[in-house]
Amino acid sequence: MKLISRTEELLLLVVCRLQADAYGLNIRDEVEAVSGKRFSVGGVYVPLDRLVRKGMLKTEKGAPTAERMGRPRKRYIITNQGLAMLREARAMHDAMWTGLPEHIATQLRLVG
Amino acid sequence: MKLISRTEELLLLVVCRLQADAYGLNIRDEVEAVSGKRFSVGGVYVPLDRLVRKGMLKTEKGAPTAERMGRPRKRYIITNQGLAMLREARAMHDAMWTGLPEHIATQLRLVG
DNA sequence: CGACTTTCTCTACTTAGTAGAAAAAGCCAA
DNA sequence: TTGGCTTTTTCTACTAAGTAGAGAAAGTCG
Repeated sequence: MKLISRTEELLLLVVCRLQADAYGLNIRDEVEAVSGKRFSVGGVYVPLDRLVRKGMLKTEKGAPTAERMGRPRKRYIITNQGLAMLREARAMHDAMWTGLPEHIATQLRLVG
Repeated sequence: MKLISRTEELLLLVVCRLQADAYGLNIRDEVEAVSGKRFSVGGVYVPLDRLVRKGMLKTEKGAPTAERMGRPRKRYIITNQGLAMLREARAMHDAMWTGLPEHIATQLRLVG
């Protein structure tokens, strides 16, 4: 069994979350908003493109109707394989976290 | 924000789970039982010792009373810092997975 | 002591994560 | 149409993490 990395899981979820707005720099900002994790400007594209190479994401050119300055955006879209991988990651998480000894579970309870 | 890797999270949780039996090869087997992930014989020790270096785990010599053959065991024990890191990992996971668009959430629902 | 058992250490290799500089691709003004 | 400004992506060199397997260590038992 090969597990997806946490960075990859996070990116996949953020792409889902942003839907039509899921392009590089926006993903970078949303990742930070959701998790506090920061990427450098170009830094997001490395794992993002790895996910494309692995078939978890696909890309499409940004909407041509946009009247914006600057280089056109590249939109990332999750594939069925990506969704499947997320389901698997979640199942793994659940398996890891269930059945812990009671006194440990107590200590792990989230404190407000 | 620096996120713990999934491998490290898994190992930390398995150490918790095994309590007094948390030594290398046993951890390796339990990891496989819980997650399906396989390490090579010596393979577990690399991330395990990294966790020690980072202060998330500590070790102690296996119980001296044991009447077993072979090299003595090295028991791994989670530290308070390790527990804190697990709480953080869990909080991050929850943040990542909440607030997804409804149609995505539907597709991510675990199927039996 | 020597053979056997069990567990750990070492290390070379592959893959993933990170940062920042530079290139691309568009708009707008002159 | 050229040059400058803006926005976004690409490139690449570096550090950290994951993986496999051979071999060393430290015991027991005859």
